Amino acid sequence: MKQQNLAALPTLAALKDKGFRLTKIRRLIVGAFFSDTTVPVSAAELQLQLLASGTKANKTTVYRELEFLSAQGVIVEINAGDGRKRYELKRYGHHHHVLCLRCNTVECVAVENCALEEQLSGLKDFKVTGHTLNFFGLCAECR
Amino acid sequence: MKQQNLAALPTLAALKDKGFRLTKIRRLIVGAFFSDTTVPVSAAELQLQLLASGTKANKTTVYRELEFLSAQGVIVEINAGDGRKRYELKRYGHHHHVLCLRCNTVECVAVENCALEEQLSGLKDFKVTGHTLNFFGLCAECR
DNA sequence: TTGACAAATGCAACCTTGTTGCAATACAAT
DNA sequence: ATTGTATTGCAACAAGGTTGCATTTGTCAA
Repeated sequence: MKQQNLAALPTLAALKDKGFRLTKIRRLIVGAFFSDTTVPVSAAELQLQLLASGTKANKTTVYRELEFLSAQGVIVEINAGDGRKRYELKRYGHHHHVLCLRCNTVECVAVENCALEEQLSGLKDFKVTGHTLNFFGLCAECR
Repeated sequence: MKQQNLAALPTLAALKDKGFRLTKIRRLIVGAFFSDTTVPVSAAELQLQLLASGTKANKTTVYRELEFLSAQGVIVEINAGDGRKRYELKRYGHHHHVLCLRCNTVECVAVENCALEEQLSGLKDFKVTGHTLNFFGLCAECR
């Protein structure tokens, strides 16, 4: 999150075209998601990243900005199974997550031939619209 | 949770053998898990069930009992993706869960040929020890 | 039966994650 | 530079869960 990542600019321009403002915090947050696209981040972590880069942001603002960017389809909310929401840049490839039980970091993983919703059985009249698949274990540092 | 379910007795006897006490609340909670083995239950729901059957239990007690029964391997904690923990009787068949996005009820489902952990890719040095797979959508009443 | 010890309980206070109302601030179009 | 409104900060709140500590209650042994 050092400097403005160029890849974030089209996204920012699109937001501006829709009539939203490009505030310092919004630029930094969008930039953060673009500069590290591989690790889902929580609200608290994001707030700390902002602070580390010299910008103080109220937690309410961070929560609202994450909600806003989700609503705009820039990021998506994921739930890794510990009790806190995380967000990552929205992208097209279907993937899942691994949570380290010791340090609580989250990584993205792919599952070959993932066609889970077609393989359900025992469901009476439940209309399934999506799924989350979380693996857990120990990361390289913690194992 | 009407009356003491006989199927719960071996479990209770085993706990007693290990030196734990068979208190009223413990009997009722174990009995509740045995009398409805199909729906994962949250701490608050369990507390309400106890109240409905005439026993007031402090929420701390309920939380501690759930923790205790988990540690003893009687029940397992599941995380259906809404922000609250649920518990169900530990059993051997591998299965997963479906969460209704409107009423937040949870059901159990089976997935045919579930061999997810063998199909992971993109993981560098992560030791995977388990997974949770949650489907979400709308239940029969809410759809 | 009765003591006595430790397990279990209740209470109040606290923690974390996240949300809401409202007044103050700051983009950006003019 | 002015102005309208999107955005922000603050304080207070809310749900789910945890902790310390004093009290109660199973259980076992005398």
